[in-house]
Parts: sequence; structure tokens; C-alpha cells
Amino acid sequence: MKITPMTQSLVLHFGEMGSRWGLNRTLGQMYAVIVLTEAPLNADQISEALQISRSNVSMGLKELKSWNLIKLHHIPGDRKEYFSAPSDIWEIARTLVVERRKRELDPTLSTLRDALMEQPSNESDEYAQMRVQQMHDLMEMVTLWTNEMQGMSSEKLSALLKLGEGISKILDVKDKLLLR
Amino acid sequence: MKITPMTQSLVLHFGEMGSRWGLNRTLGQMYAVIVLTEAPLNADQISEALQISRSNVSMGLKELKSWNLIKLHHIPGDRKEYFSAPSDIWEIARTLVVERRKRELDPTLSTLRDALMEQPSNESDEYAQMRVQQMHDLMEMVTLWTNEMQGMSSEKLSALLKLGEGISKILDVKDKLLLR
DNA sequence: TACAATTTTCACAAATTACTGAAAATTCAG
DNA sequence: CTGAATTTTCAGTAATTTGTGAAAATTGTA
Repeated sequence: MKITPMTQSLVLHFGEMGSRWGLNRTLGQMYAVIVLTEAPLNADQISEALQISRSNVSMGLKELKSWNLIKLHHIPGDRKEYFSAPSDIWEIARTLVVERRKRELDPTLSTLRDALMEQPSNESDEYAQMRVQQMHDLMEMVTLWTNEMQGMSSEKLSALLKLGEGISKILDVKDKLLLR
Repeated sequence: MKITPMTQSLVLHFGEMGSRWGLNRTLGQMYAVIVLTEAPLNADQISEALQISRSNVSMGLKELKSWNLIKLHHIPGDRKEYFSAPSDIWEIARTLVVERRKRELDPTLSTLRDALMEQPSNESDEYAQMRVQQMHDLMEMVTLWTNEMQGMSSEKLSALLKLGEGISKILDVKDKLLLR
């Protein structure tokens, strides 16, 4: 599959960014080409577009699947598998946030809980445990939020984000509001 | 500096996590030991606690500085520099979010803008540009939010996060609220 | 069931990233 | 200003991560 210069430069950029996003270069490039192309693509097309080996594409697709970032299609009369990204960009964002939480927060939360169960052996352990408690509480709140986010429609999510600076005002009058 | 078994296991965990957090293993470990220790530490203490070379600590501290994650102290009569983490965990979280945005979102936002300036050369470019526009709008909203967050007091941030599932309800009545 | 098409796995190679010790640079007390 | 204490830099090496081709496994059709 040929790729236009515009797509090409976006793909390269998302490759660079991939590594900063907890994915990696190739994964970033692969997802870029999938997101930017309307028609679902098969592995060979991706391999050709990015000039990477077929086996690398296979491994990348496996990982994108584990992130729930791609949809699988079958074309009648064609044995190949075709892949596309959700057409709703909010769905992609929601998935990314939730999956990153799974990878970045959940394991830590569980380690923090373990540490809190232990008996502090001296003063410095006591201080450490206090900090662990703070981190734990904060991360738990973030987890609640991402769960909430997971169940939100794209419209609602968009409305929430559009609040932007309005969020402070809303917080100020929240109590008043919830009383009625 | 000696390290208790509890701190030791937390340090190891944050090392593992460091890589998923856009830092790296050593940076994660270094920050863990700084966060979990009440007294400010000097480079030699960190080097000893983590069993890594002094030069590695120096590079790590440089990076932690660039993330604005550590505070610098001077102890009278001692030429060494001492480092600590903010005592307010919310401040740490706020900094992390803002710094990650700088590294993960800002460069992409600028690339997306560039792509939007280009003249689409054919239909597939038109589709790509449409997606780029969507991504751009979403990321811009996130940027607004993180800016908002940067200016929020820890108390307010905590209140916002505690809303948790309440956020949906608030959204539902937002318009009513803002009218009065 | 047989077999061609397709996908996945995996051992090794290539590329990237992280770590070290030695040397250079900086800092500051006297 | 001197020189000891301290920090930083950097070239080389070590460790980790990523990519490949060949072979194995799976899939689906005739």
C-alpha cells in the first residue's frame, strides 16, 4: 500500500511519540496508519506501508489487540484479516486511558496496599507508610474516575472536557447544587 | 544509606513501574527513595541506597530536575546538595500530569496543526485530515484541562477528584446551575 | 481430509537505551 | 587565588528492547 506524504509525516511523528506513550515506535506507526486510513487494512498492507517485516506486523497487531485499540473485519471471499480503528475518536481516547490505568496504576495500587498491611519497623518506615497511604488514596480516586469515564458516552465525555476552565466554577457551587 | 525492607520492596516496584511511566527504572527507584524518605538526601546516599554509580545518580537527578519533581536543599556547613520531594502528594501528581502533557501531547499537537495547514492531495488525505482534526480538538481540550489543573490548589484538586462518580450527575444539571 | 493461504512463534541479529569509571568542570572555604 | 570537595560530562561497554526470517501452527475451502 502506498502512503501519501501527509500520512507519511504523521506516521513518522506518531512513531516518535509511540515510545513516550508506553507503546513503542513501530506500534505508534502501525496505529497511525490504521487510524488515518478509512478502509480496514490487512497485515500485508501495513507491512508494505511501513516497510517492516510481516512478522513484526503480526506481533504489533497482537499488542494492539491486547490494548483493545483495533477492530477486526472479514471481507467475503478473502481469507485475510482486516483491521481498523474505532471511528469515534472519543472511544479511542477512553480505551487508551483505561488501558494505561491498567498498566500504570493498578499494579502499583496493589503493591501500595501490600506495604500498608506491613507493620512499620521504625520511624522511617512510619513516614514511608504515611506517604504510601497518600499515594494510595490519590491513585484510588483516579481509578474511580477512569471507571466512571469508561461508562460515559462520547457525547458526555466531550461535554465534560469542554468544560475546561469552567470546572473550577462548578466546583465552587457544587454543594449548593447537590442540595436541590 | 541503609534502607528498610519495606522501602526496599517499594523501591523495586517503582523501578519496574518507572519504565511504564515515561521515566526509566533507575529514575523510578531514585524518586521512590526520595519520596519515601523524610530527610533530604544527597547524591552519595542515593547511590549507596540503590547500589548504582555516583555518575548515574548525577544523570538521574538532572532528569528529575527537568521534570520539576525535586526540591534542592543546602545544609549549613555542608557543601553537598540535598534533595527532597514535595511534601504535598498533590503537588507531585500535578507536576507529573503537566510534565507528561508537555512531553506526550504538546509535540503532537503541533504536528497535527501542521498537517491541518496542508492542502489535501486526494480523498484519502481528506479522510486523514478529518481524523487529525478530531485528534487535535480532543488534545486541545485535554491541554486546557491540565492548564486548569496546574493552577488549582491541592484542596480543590482533591475535592474534584473525590467527586468520582458524582461527576455525571453534575454534568446533567450543569446548565441549570450556570444560569443562576 | 488434504493442502494452500495465512498467521503466529521464536531464536538470533540489530538497534537502542542505560550504566560506569575516569577525566573535566565547577564550587567554595581559606 | 589555590586547591580540596563535589558535581557533571562523556566515551566505551553492558543490558535491554525491538526487528527479522525461517519454521511451525492455524485456518478455511475444495
